[in-house]
Amino acid sequence: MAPSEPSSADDLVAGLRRAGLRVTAPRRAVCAVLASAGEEHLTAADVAGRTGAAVDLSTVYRTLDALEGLGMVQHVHLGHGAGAYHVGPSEDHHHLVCEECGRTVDVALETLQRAIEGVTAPLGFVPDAAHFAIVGRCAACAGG
Amino acid sequence: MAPSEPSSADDLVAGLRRAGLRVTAPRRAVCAVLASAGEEHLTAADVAGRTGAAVDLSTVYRTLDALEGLGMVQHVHLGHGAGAYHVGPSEDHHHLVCEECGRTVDVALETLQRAIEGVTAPLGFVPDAAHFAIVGRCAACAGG
DNA sequence: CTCTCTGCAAATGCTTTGCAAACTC
DNA sequence: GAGTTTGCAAAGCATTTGCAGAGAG
Repeated sequence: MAPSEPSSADDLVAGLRRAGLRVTAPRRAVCAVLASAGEEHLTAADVAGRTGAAVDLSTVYRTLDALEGLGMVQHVHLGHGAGAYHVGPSEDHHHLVCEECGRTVDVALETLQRAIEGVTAPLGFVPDAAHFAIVGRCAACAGG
Repeated sequence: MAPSEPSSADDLVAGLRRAGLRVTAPRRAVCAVLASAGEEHLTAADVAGRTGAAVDLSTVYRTLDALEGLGMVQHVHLGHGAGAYHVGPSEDHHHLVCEECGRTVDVALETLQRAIEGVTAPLGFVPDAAHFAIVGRCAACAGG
């Protein structure tokens, strides 16, 4: 399946507008940064930085929060550092986070999803795929 | 299935001693709390609280860190809140953490393990089972 | 007695919040 | 013009660290 294209800046902006939220310069900037980052994981500070420091960090958090509420952005907490945000609808892809280099790889996978549900369903547990990360060591750090 | 018994307070203390670390009253207290919590996930503050506030938070962190270094305690970061610590060696069981009530259920599962490896192996990624948690909503919170 | 550990307090890093001014619709 | 947003600054958590005194071996 062709993974649905990550939302473009315009899509994000349109989403804000559709939700009745106002489209302001700072929000446009944040949307542009997110869209250009693709699937890359950015911290709030990264986003703020890429807007050319034109947007206050608190505003970035508020905007990210709004977008997340619309389901157009996801955020995860990996290890100790700051939370990571990235565009994308609630797709079925999971994050593999390297404990050593901190790099993140994501995999779109049904098998895993099905296996997880096979475990959680009997327990009545509803897994949140978006918030799901597998920690370990990536090829580079593990292999040597 | 009888999951291998979590370490007892004595085991933890013995571990410290074996590592050449000193066995002090605060450390004993932390070990006792961890042992009595079983597989429950505790934040550093929880641990401090259960010692009867007899142990300073910074000391709790230092002790937890020491025990983690010995591989007798694991810690994970779930969602936004504080990190969660719990006793236990690197077993092959995973944690289902409820975002709403914070309760944790653990499942010892091969299917899941195999599915995960099926995904990560091709990428050369080495998953760390102990650090692995599935976030979602438990039956009580999801079902209503 | 020597060296580690503890408690206190201050510092740090990430995120949130109060509020008046700026801006969107 | 009405009501949402912004930026600034300060507050709020979780966690770490410096240091002198207390305690373990």
